[in-house]
Amino acid sequence: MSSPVSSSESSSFERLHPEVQQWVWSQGWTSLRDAQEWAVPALVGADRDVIIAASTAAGKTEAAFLPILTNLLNNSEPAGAVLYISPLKALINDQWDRLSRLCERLELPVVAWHGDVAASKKQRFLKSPKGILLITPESLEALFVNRGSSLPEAFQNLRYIVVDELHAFIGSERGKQLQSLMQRVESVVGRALPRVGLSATLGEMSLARKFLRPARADDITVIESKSSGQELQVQVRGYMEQPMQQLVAEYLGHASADDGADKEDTSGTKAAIAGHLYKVLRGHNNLIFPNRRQEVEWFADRLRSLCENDGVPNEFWPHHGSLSKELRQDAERALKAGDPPASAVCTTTLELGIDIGNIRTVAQIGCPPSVASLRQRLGRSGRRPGEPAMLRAYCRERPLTDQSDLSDQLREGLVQTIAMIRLLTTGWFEPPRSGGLHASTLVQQCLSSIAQLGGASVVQLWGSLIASGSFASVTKPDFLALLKGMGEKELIVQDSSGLLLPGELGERLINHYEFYTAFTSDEEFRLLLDGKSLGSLPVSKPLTKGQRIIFGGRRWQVQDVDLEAKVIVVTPARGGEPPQFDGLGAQVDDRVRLEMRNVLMETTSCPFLDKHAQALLEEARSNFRALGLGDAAIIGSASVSHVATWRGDYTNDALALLLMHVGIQCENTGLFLKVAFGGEDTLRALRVVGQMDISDVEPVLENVENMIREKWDWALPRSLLMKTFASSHLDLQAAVNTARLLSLES
DNA sequence: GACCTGCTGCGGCATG
Repeated sequence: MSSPVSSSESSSFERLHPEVQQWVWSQGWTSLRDAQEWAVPALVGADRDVIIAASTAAGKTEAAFLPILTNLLNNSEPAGAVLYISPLKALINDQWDRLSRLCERLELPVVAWHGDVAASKKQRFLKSPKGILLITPESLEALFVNRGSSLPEAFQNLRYIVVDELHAFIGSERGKQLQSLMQRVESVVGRALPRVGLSATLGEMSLARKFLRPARADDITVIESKSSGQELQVQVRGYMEQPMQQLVAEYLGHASADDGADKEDTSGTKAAIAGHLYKVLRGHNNLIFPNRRQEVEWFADRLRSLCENDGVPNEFWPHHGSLSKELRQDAERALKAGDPPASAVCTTTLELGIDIGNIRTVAQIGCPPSVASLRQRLGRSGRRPGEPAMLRAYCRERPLTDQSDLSDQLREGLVQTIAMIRLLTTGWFEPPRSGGLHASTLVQQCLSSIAQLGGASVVQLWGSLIASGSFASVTKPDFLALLKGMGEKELIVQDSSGLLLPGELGERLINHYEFYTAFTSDEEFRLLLDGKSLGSLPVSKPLTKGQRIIFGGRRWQVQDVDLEAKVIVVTPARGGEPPQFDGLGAQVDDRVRLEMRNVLMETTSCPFLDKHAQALLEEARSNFRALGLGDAAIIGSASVSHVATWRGDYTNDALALLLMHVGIQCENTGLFLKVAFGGEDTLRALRVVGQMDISDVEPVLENVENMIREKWDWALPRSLLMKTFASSHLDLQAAVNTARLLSLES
């Protein structure tokens, strides 16, 4: 038999099990891809941890599973099993299809296990725990809680743990949960299991290593596929909103903030953008990202009616997290089929790995949330060889008045978009914030471990959760304070022998299915003005009394924060017009802000802008010079100053807190710190902050009212809450360094 | 005023 893949060319192919080789032949593959080639020697012996980083089209799944299945077939007594963990149910369903076809002839079962899978199918794996188990972190958590005593049997023949879309876990409380679960699986089987991470988007490999195996990150074998060097075509288009007076008039017409965003104020510009999308996108498969669900709905509706008006079949489908599964699947099916042409108007739901076919253009309306996200979105486009990835970005700006905010004067949205695209083309994207403590998830893991084992001692919990490396930065006093706090809140009780058991509240929470997720939806605060509700607001910035916030297109001052009732009492604040650009609520990285300064300082034109965008950029640059921002970091009057740090939000948020700590009223508005003092006082305060010792976060965070972010934060002792908050949301050291630099330069 | 992800066990009833 002559084979398309010959053993003389590939020693890796030769090492695959004959049945696996048969499958490769049956696919008609002429060779193994580079990642697949390298993965065989790394994985076939099941003796080390491996990260496979390769673009979506490079066959990562096969790279991992061809050698893994070879190992299972070569050593079939006792029959081995693989634990595959995925962040998405949809991805599990996709992979189940692929792996089932691969495993058909190998007589290895492939079992999908997530919330939509029937209990009877799950039983199949428990009765005969072999083959591949595809599972979510939450379902794995549920196994620990509900079947703790049967896990040693179910897991005893595990040979590998595979984590798909590794990047999606790094830096979040869900990622912490996953790390802890992997550790607990190994603890159940009594030995380390090879961990295999798969991803397309891993920037700094050291972070991915540290995530996959915190205690032995340096021993991990990394397989990085050569990038395709794909061509990128970009156009940024600028659009001008209607004059400001109309907005003000309309605002006064209806003061309630939560009914407003889609009135006539911006729809003229939006209609122009929709018209352009319709013209250039129809006839192909595309993805359109307007950043917000509400906007997704608006554009999907507008594009559909444009089709109807022209008497042509609709090609535009909405897709976001609030839509039913059925509606989302309609959009996914239309994209996958690709004929007739179909485009999705979507949120981040279509960023991750599920297979949606070949995409021609990615349209970004408004600023992308991050370079990493933009990169992920573009990874969906131009995936056929020789086809470029195409990005069309649409930026809206407002006419300037003498009341305009600095953000508008500097065309923040446009400039940030340009900066992000430039960084993207250099290959840079934001590293995940992997240093978060996520003490919230430690509370969950304590309760889960207690449920799994039917009670656990303090020493046991310390060993399996903290000494094991999952929550390595938690100190002994912190851990004891955490357990004490959990006792006070009736989450746990201690019996006479010292064993920790679920308390009354703990029992109730553990036995509800909500327990299995480590994350929760954003806490929303209601804004009250004179006892009347202005609407509700998910609060992502640290909040102190007296601080100013923007809501519903107006400025407010915080008078009181009630954490229990989730209410913020406000009064109107004076000041100019609030800016157009709201930064999406995403945290901007230091590097992006520095690049924004570069964009503003340069004088050469930018090749990928249309003429309107180019004119807006020229305007921003001339305002930048007129404001003196080329030379000075602090501008303003005797009573108000603006500090341009050109740093990201983790740094700026921290610097704002430090300035307030030394008595300077201050807020982080994104591009600037707005300070309620003149330049001289501000400079003096920066000098003080530049000399601060921030090794103890407690004094600095003393007055922050809203540090509760993650699911179990409410159960933490205040000192640990401060540490966990600072670790995930602030860059205090960078703030001190920035203050020192600014005070030296000025 | 970003966005997204995920979820058990068991009783009761109908059906083959």
